[in-house]
Amino acid sequence: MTTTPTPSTAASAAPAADEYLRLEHQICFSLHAASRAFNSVYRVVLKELGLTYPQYLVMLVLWEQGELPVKKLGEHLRLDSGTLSPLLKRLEATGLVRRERSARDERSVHVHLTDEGTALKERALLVPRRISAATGFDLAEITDLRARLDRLTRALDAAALEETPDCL
Amino acid sequence: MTTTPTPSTAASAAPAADEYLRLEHQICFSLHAASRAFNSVYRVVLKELGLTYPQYLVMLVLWEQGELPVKKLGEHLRLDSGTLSPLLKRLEATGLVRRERSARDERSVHVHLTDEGTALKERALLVPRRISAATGFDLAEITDLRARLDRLTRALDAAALEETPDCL
DNA sequence: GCCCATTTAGTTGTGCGCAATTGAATTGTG
DNA sequence: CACAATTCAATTGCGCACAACTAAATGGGC
Repeated sequence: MTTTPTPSTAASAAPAADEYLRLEHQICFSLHAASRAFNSVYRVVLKELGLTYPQYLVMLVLWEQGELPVKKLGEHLRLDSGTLSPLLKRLEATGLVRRERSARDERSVHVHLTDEGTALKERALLVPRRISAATGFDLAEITDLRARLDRLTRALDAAALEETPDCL
Repeated sequence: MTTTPTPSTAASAAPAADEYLRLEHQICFSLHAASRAFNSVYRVVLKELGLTYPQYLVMLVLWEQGELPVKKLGEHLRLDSGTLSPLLKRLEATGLVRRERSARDERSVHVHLTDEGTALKERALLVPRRISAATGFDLAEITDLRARLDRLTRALDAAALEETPDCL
């Protein structure tokens, strides 16, 4: 499979290539679909909290870590300021967080929870079981799936760094 | 679980709940991150073809199925006209597809490949191995992961239908 | 034949996600 | 101290995802 040099040439008799495209469709699409399905369930559940899914992720980090600068927040979530700035502005508008320029380093903006944001955690504590129930997966399956996805993410990230040059 | 009426009260001694929130963070975030990492690699690879990732998915369906109406396309990809209409308009602008109102039923619009769109398949045949290589997963692992994700998607879809009412 | 519910695309508005750019603050170096 | 490189947040622009809505065409019941 990895050693076949020229599967090209014959456009009339190359079922293997089409098969790859089909398989390809399956894997990339499966992940894409699962992500959106997850998102969809979260949307319903989080609506009661007045949060979108990415906003919920930000709140999770803040509940766990307390106050922290936008930069650190972005590292936790793998998001840049282009995504976080408007998102945080919306969270601030709803009164859940406050942003303040650091006095020590005026480049950085520290994000911290308001009383209202802290209080929201109590209601959020019920979210995990509802999501967990919706998946129909038990703890072991979730843990296993998570490990695979994390490994996949690491591999893809590593590949992305070397992918840019030539090939194809 | 469903019968515990008041888990509230003690905010001082509830480590289990925080643990759930932490676990929660892990699973939802893992999927989210994996999806974006995948997307990121596809973006690099597909750039040479002049396609975005969702546009690539549309082309995959067209290469496999041939001409079909927007509605059917949406069923294959689980996308609605709100997403597909502008996307198809862009694909048409780049000359890869053409949209034509059906004569039989003027409500529906049939999407079919141009010669250029058909020709692009040849170049796309190399995409799967590059992606596959980037994952570092072998065929068995990918197949297994895909099966789990599909099962997860089905469960989440089913849950979404019954989720709306009360709970919490 | 006529009305009404349904089907089908398209449009609008909101919110990510990310590349590219801007601008201010800081740090390092001479 | 001065100047260049770096860091950090914000902004702009584009495309996707989805809810809500509009508008046109179809088909069934009467």
